[in-house]
Amino acid sequence: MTTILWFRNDLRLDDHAAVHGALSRPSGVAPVFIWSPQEERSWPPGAASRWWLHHSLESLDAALRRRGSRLVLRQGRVEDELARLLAETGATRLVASRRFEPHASEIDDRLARSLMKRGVAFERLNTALLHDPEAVRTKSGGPFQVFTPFWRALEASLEVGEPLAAPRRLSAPKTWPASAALRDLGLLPAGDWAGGLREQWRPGERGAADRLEALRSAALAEYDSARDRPDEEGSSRLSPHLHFGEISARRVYRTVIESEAARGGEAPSRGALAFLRQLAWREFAHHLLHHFPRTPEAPLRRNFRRFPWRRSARDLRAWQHGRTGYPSVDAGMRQLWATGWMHNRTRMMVASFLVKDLLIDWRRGAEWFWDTLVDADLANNTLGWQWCAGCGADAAPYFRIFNPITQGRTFDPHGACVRRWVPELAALPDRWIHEPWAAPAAALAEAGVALGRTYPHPIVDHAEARHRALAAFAQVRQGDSS
DNA sequence: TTTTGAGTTGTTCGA
DNA sequence: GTCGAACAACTCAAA
Repeated sequence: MTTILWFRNDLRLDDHAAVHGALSRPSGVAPVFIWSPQEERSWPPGAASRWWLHHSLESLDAALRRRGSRLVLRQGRVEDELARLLAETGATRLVASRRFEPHASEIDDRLARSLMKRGVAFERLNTALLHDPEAVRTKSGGPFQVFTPFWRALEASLEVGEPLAAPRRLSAPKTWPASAALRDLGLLPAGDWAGGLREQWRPGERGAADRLEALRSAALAEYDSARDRPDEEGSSRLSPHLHFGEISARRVYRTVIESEAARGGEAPSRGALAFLRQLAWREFAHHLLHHFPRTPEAPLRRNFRRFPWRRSARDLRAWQHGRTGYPSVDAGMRQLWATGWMHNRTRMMVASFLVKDLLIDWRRGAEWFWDTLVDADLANNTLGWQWCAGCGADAAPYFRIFNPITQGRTFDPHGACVRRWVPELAALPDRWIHEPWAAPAAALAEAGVALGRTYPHPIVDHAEARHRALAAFAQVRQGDSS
C-alpha cells in the first residue's frame, strides 16, 4: 500500500502534520510536488517566488534523500498528474496540507470529490496556521473583521502543543513514479538577475531555522523598537520561509514562548509580545481571505467600488522602478527589485504613496508586489494593500497619508537606506537626503547631484497630492450618494 | 434590539 | 522645539 504525500506551500519536514499523517500507517510514501501555475488563475507565482520555490524544492529533496526518500516532481494539471501518480504507484491515499487561498481550496474540494468516487481518500490537515478559520468566531458566529478582538479571541483559545519532530526515515513506495528534473520546471529566471536574492536569502528549512534562531537569541529583545526601523536589522525576515511553509507558525510561536519562559521573566517581554502580534496578523490575514474570498480582486468595503482611481502608466512605472523623486520611496522600490523584499514600514510608505499621492488603484500595487516579493502571499498581500487603501478590514483612516519626507527622517534618519539603494544621492548630507530638491545648489553640486538629470524631480508635490487624496477619499464616504 | 466603546503602524496646525 | 488637538464618520464586537 502506498500513500502519496502531496507537498504544496509546506516545504518542510519539521512539525508537519501531513507528513506524520502519511507515516501513520504502514505503507510506502511517495512525496510529490506538482508545478501547475496555469491553475492559479490570476495569481500565478511571480518571478521572485519562482526563484525561491526552485531552491526550496531542492532543499526539501535533499532533506528527503537523507531519510531514504526523495521528492517526485511533476508538472501539468494537478488532477491529471494525481491520476497518473495514483495509477503508477497504486496508491489509495493522498495526504496534504490544507490550502486557504480561495482558488486553491476550490481545486482541492473538487479533487476530494472526484477522488472519493475512485475510492481514494484525500486527507487535508492544517499545517499552515495556528488557528482554524472556521473555529474562531465572534460571539454572534461570524468571522472577525477587526484585528484586536480577533487576536483576543484567538489568544484565549490558543493551545499550541509540542511541535512534531521531523521523521527519521520515510519508507519508499513499491515503485517510484517518474519525476521531472528540477531545472525542467523552468522556475529560475532566464536572465541572471537573482544575484541580489542569492546574497540575501537561503531558501529552505535550514535557512528558516537559522532566521528563527537569530530572532530568538538576539532580535527579540529589541524587536519592539527595532522592527520599525528599515535602516536596522530588527525584523525577523521569516515571511518568505513562512509563506513557503519551510517553518511552521506553531514552531515559531512555541520557540518564542519557550525562550521567554527560559528567560525567567514574569510575563513575555514587550519584544516577544510585539513579535507574536505580527504572527497573529498573518493568522488574521488568512482568516479574512478564507471568509472573504473575493478580496484579492475587490475591496471589502463596497463603497470603494466607486473610488475615482487615476490611470497613469507613466506614474505607475516611475513608482515600480524607484524613480518618483522621493528618495525614501525610491530606495524601498529599488530594494524590492534587487532583493525581493522590503521592510514592512517601507511597504506601508510606498503603498501609501501609490494609493494616496498618485491615486493609483491598490490592485496595481498588489500585482507589482506579487511579482517581485519573495514572500508574496495572497492573504498578507491582500490585507496589506486593502488596509493601506482604506478599503479593507481595520482600514487606515482616510486622513492617514504618509509623508515620505517625514517617514524618511523618522525611520531612516541618516539616510542609510537611501544611500544604499539610491547611490546617486549617497553623497548628500543627512539634512537633504530625504528632500534633495530643497537643498541649496552648492550642496547638490558638491554631492554630484543634478536634479532632473542624475535623479528625477518629484513626480508629484506631496502637499498638493495630499489635498487631492483627501478630496478623492471624501467622494466614497458613506452617506454620500454621489 | 439597542447601545456603547473602540479601532496597528499618521500628519498638520496652532499654542 | 514640543505638545495636544483636530482630522469625521463608520463599522465592528460585545454587552
